[in-house]
Amino acid sequence: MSVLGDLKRVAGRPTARHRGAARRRTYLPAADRRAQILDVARDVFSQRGYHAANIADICSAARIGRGTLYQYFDNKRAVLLSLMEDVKARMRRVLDERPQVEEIPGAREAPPLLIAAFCRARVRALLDAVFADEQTVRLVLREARGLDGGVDRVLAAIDRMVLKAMEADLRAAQRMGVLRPLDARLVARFMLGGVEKMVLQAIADEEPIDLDALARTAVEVELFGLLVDEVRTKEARR
Amino acid sequence: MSVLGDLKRVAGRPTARHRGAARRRTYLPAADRRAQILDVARDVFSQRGYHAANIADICSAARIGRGTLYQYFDNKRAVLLSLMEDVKARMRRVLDERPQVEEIPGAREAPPLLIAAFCRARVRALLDAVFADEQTVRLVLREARGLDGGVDRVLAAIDRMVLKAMEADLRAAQRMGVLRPLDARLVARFMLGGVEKMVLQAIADEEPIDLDALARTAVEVELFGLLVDEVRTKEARR
DNA sequence: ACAGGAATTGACACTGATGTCAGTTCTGGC
DNA sequence: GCCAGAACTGACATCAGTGTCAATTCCTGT
Repeated sequence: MSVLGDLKRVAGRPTARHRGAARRRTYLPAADRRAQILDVARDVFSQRGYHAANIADICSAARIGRGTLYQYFDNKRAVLLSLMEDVKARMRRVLDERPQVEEIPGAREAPPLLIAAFCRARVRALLDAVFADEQTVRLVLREARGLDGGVDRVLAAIDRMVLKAMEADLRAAQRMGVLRPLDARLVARFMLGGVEKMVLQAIADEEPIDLDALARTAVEVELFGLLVDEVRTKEARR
Repeated sequence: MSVLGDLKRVAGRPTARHRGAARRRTYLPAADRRAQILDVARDVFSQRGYHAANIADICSAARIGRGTLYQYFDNKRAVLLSLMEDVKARMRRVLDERPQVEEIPGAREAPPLLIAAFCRARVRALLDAVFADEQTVRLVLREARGLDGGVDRVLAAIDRMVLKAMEADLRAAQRMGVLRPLDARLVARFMLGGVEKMVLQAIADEEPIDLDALARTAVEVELFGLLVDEVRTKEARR
């Protein structure tokens, strides 16, 4: 059996030397090929979904043999992981570059509308960073949960990173007496989850995504709440 | 080949008639067996995760042969689907039984604190319904996204069901002049996503879940916003 | 006690995807 | 023009999980 197998193997390998009309090979420097594969994989994943897509899909879309992909990535997970690391890096950059809460122009004398504008801008910055690569976002938000190995962990790391930043901002604003002293950790989660769901549901319902309306509504609720002013002041609060 | 296969098949089937110490069969009426399988599957899924768990895992945990499971379910997806349909039914019941917004005692003369209490109760009711079967919740929230076939659709259906109810409530309250006329659809998504994330992150970080604190914080933000009152009234809004 | 039906089983065949690798083709430097 | 090595390839072996089914065991009614 093994002998037979070996014989067939040695004999039969590259028989199809001069096949008619087979695709011609193309050669790329390693770095370029790697980048190309990532590009294509992004498309394939976001179209068919990570689970449904397999290595062969990516390779045929990239017009390369399956063996080629394995030269650059260990397996499908590694490809996804690489995509997600990019997202993470982009998020980190946005978070690192964000203006500190303490530097808000009028500090604690600022009128509410100015504060709202500041918050809107911040939410927009994050959303823009995320949507710079919309396909990966869809992927990440929709189905990259509950996967084996590192994928889950990178996802969780991104979440924690963003939450930590939001929490810090909230606490800073609380110290400045601008925001009420609610549990910053819970509130951060609430806010992030809210925005996430707005995006997600729009994607699910295949609506166009109006990032502006989204940021506006979120900030409006977060800062001012839903109650109309008359009802709100009907009786002393706190 | 096929002849040989058939021979081996006929000859070799139930050879191990009297094996030593093999597990004894147990017999159950169909309905009971089905229920038992669902019970066990719930555990297995929520422990190993849906992706990682396979049919064999469920069967060995249920102490039945793999063939048995196939008498009751077509495949792994069908098992999960059945679990999720249960969740959906439970959610529907809670939503259908919820008191209408119009019936809130003092109607639009109610003071804000009463309204807040009403909202908290509503959020708690939903959360309680969900957490009546915590294991499935974890499963659903964590990784049942982006699966093939009907799973995705049931998930989406649950989401849409809850969102629709929340949206209706919001609009009713807006008509009564209690809540500000923000985009009800967006706000509903924001609120649901916020609560979802609070739960999810707590699960991810393996914190104990304080449903009360969670509902309280969420409602506080939703209704009254984060701004402290002095800042809020610093300059006329709208 | 026996027949017939219900419940259970695990060996088998199958499938689809995976990762490997010997061999082929190109490219760039000399 | 030629060589070294980089890039590419697809046939192969393998594997894990799936679904099937003939055979077995139990249960129930007569």
